Amino acid sequence: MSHTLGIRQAQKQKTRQALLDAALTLLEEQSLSSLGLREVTRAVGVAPTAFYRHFRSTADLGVALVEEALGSLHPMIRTTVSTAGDSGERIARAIELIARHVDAYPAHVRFIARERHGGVQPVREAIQAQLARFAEEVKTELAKDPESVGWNDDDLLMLAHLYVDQMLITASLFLEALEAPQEQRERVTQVAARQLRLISVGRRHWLD
Amino acid sequence: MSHTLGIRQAQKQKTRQALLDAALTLLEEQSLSSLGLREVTRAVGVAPTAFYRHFRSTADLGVALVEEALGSLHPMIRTTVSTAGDSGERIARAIELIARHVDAYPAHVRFIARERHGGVQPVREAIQAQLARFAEEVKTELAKDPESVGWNDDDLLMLAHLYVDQMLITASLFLEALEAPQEQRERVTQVAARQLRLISVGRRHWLD
DNA sequence: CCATGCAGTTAACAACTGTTCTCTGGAATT
DNA sequence: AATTCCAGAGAACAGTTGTTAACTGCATGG
Repeated sequence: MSHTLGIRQAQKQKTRQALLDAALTLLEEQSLSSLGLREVTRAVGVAPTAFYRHFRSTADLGVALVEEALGSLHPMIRTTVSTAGDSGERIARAIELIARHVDAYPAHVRFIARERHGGVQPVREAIQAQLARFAEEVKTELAKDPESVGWNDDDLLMLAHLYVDQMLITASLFLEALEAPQEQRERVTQVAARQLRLISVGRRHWLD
Repeated sequence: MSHTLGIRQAQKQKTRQALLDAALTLLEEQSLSSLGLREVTRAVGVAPTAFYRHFRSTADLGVALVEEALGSLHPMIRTTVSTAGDSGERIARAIELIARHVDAYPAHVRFIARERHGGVQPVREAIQAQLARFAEEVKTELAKDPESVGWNDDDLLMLAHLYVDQMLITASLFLEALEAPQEQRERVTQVAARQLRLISVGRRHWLD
């Protein structure tokens, strides 16, 4: 199925990925709107002008980073929401999954949290679009749940948004606790669990 | 009580405020980490070197902006949480208050949302500190509520954080809808109201 | 096998940055 | 009235930025 790329295109994608990786590293300590194209090419070890072969601007690169950071996350979210088990187990599993993801891709998570409200419009819009997709997907998974009988579409969507936002908040807290002692990480876990539990209690009694 | 400042100190504070105002305007379309000190002084019409008379760096100015944006907000929050009335009324009033605040100080709100996870550490820390204060204050107000009997401190604090985060999310949504048609603003209002309602339902049945 | 295409290079540009040092005019202090 | 103080100005610094143009070498398709 996958057509093997020629030597040429392979090299190109390799430098492109190197640019993305270098940018992501640089963005751990600054915002996209202050990221210079020369800074990125210097980190890769390539001429400044080579940048233009891959991206029109750093904003363009930012949009590509959004795709890289969130694009592959959709299946994971779907399965997380729709896993079976009682409420407590599901909450624990979801939080565990977020914690693992932050551990595995801290720079990606930081980038999304930072640029969601950041100074570069196209990137903001790309993130909003992906998060809206997440909310829609969570909503369709929630709809399948027996607890959702009697719920109208608007309420399901608002609950989905609540979950998505809560997910991001939790991820951001784990990020801050990345280099902190294990104790603080567990505090984050427990607070997040209780917040999700409160939301699920509200959900259970919504139709009273 | 208030000692009238000399001509000298008055002029100084005036330029200082002009710098803060100019910076806030410039920050509507970029992040703090890309804000140049020359950019700010140029906008005010003052020599670049004058900047150093007031701030050590743009990061320092950012911290001052956090104080300006959030420092005066504490009394407002306290009274909002502790106002009487049934749950529905209180929710409506809180959201109305957020909407008015975003209308009155959009640049401040944008700045906080943007720099909360932004690329400048001291500013991030200043914001986190203020938000932690908010959470503590909300917690003590919640504790006075008759609905909170039987709640332990940890649970009250996690609920307070939930409210504070929800407040920021709502403010950010109003911000995006600032120049949008009235219809979208009302959608934001309704979604926010339902989310707060779900949380308060969860709160009511928490001890089951 | 040869001509084309194109990723990456080199060099140069005007404009911009933060920071230093020196200076000045007028308010504040004595 | 004489002196000190200090917010802001001015000029200069080395270094940075994005963008342009013309180039080189090598993989590619005819």
